[in-house]
Amino acid sequence: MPVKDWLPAAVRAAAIDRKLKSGEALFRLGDKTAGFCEVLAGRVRLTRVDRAGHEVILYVAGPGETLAEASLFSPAYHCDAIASSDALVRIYPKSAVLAAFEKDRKAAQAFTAMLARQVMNLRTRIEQRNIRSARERVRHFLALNAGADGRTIELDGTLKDLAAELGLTHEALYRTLAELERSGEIKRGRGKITVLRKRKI
Amino acid sequence: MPVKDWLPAAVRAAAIDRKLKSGEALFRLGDKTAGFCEVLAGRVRLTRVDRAGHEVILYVAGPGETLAEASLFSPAYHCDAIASSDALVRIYPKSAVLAAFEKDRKAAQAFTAMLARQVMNLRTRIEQRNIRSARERVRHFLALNAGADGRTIELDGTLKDLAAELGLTHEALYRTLAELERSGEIKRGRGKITVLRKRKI
DNA sequence: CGGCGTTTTGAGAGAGCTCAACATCGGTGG
DNA sequence: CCACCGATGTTGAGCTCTCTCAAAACGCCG
Repeated sequence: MPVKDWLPAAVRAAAIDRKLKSGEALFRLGDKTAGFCEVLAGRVRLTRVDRAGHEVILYVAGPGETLAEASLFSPAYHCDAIASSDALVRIYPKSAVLAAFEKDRKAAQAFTAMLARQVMNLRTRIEQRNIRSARERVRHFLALNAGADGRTIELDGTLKDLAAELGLTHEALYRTLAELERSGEIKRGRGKITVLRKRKI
Repeated sequence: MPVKDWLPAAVRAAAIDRKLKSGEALFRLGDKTAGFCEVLAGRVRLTRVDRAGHEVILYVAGPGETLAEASLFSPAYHCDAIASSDALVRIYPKSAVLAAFEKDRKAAQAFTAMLARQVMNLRTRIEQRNIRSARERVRHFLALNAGADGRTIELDGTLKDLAAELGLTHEALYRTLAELERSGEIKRGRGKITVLRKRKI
């Protein structure tokens, strides 16, 4: 769900871009909240540091993903945000966002609806992670991401990216796809997968 | 995050309780949306059915959890909701909820803030599932759920429940906790765990 | 006491991870 | 045009780890 689709143009116009070197902090726990962010390039990790000084990872945001939406409703950040690689982020100032929501009820509702959809998607992804078997996990993904015809799945990124999204090593994913293709269950094309026939459990 | 904390009393007063037999549908894909639900007892699963007629599970909601928040912004449900056991659900009528949000800006904001926090929590849980090792996953949980002293973790349910939340079999969790205790890293008490010393990864 | 669910521990097997080598593709520069 | 390079894609072999199945101890409650 691209930011474009749910954030008013007025707010987007007020955005500030910021470049981060790998290891540089976007914000730290306790900092006054500036707004929420969209990662344009690179990776930014949200972390907390435990008593022993170890970093505990909460979330890793990649290109196109947003972070710190909850900061809109909090005076201070609740974790650290550190660039895991050189990164480019776009900051949507809290004041501009809240002002827009105050003025335009539709905009506020679009934001809420986006969050509700995101909750739904995240729950589904967790459900997917409950599936142990690589084959079943891939089938789950294929069933949920089939296009209009119910048989064709368009792949956006690389298979490596998909492996990460599925929580598998890329080797395991390659092997599983190869198996499914050998057994005649799927057919692979450039950037897409076609489901030919369904399994017998 | 109990419903009580973010839903106005006026809306809660308009709620309708409904009993479901195991296997009974709360709603079906395409049904006109009635509102969002809270599961009071039992389990309700959200599913879709793929081309081959197989049920694909999106989410399983247990007691205290809510579902179909996104239905507030959609004219029809996008999946099926089926009771996996005898269940009791509370339905918050869409009209009452939206009316309350329309009238009371604070209520709408509380709802949005709750969703933003939930997104945060779900992302963290997914991050946890990315950890393969049972030991590291348990450590991650302990680090994130430590109380004010940073060393004591209160356990709400049984260890079996915790195992399910962590995505481990209960045997694996028992063994891991036993190992951690043997090695002196943690100490277990009735319904709580105390972290004694940390380990270097 | 007897029954039920949780907690524990054991042994074994399977599945995915790790490490490693190699193929393939796309872009770059000589 | 071709050699080179890096990232993606692919396959192989071994191993660790968790899951599965099994059995028993423990705790709670009627």
